[in-house]
Amino acid sequence: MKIASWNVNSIKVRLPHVLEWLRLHQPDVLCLQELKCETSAFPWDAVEAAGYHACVAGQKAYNGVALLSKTQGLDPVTGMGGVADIQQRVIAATYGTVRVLSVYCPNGESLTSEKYAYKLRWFDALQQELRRIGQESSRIVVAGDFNIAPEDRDVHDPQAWGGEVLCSEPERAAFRQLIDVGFRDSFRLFEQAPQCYSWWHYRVNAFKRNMGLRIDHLLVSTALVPACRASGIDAQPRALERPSDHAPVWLDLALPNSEA
DNA sequence: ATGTCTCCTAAGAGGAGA
Repeated sequence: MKIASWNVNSIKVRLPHVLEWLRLHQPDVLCLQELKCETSAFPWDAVEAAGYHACVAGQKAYNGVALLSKTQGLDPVTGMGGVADIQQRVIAATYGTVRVLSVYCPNGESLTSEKYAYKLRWFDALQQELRRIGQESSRIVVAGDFNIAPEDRDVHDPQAWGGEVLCSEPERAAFRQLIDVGFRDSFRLFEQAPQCYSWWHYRVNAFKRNMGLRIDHLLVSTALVPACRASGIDAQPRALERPSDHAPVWLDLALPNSEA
């Protein structure tokens, strides 16, 4: 069972890239973030023609998350239980025995911004949500754009980024608190090449110079760790014309998608 | 290096967000 995650920065603009990536890699589940379109404007027909079902939580202009899948997701839920948020940042559904969440965590803007305080509060809410879901299921994948580089080795220039938003210690502590609920960063379960990143700024030729951060992650609950077979980042789509600023990240689980 | 991309409003560019 292959699960992937990709912040597409507008599904309307990136639809050709997404369809091509589905065709090439045939993931069982693809978690999308930053759709930047209303649910009604989601390209349902094109996704269906590609052989995929979709659970979508969109909104006008910003945010928006989705789950594309070969089999229909069960028990879809939007948002975090009980927490009102007009920003569409979370959608969950069940595939086989695995509960999958697609999350678009707040960016934070800068350490002095009100958006940074919102980001930290939002991660508290996510932690509570994962504890709650963990009581219902032991097999969970949380996939998405976390907007946090967990460690210095996830940053091309740790000195330049030291203490900056996406790398600050309070954000890293929030990430570790998610891990402490009972998850692992699936990327780090396996040997990885150095300087693997999932996001590169559009400016300053950042991708060509590999000036990136690893801020997109697939967290797996501890019960799923033995099933993890491989993980990685596919930087190829970042080299296309009109790319998203993020690359897809993926995880291969030794589970048939049909397993009940 | 206030650089790049995508959205919005609103009828032009400029602001928000990343």
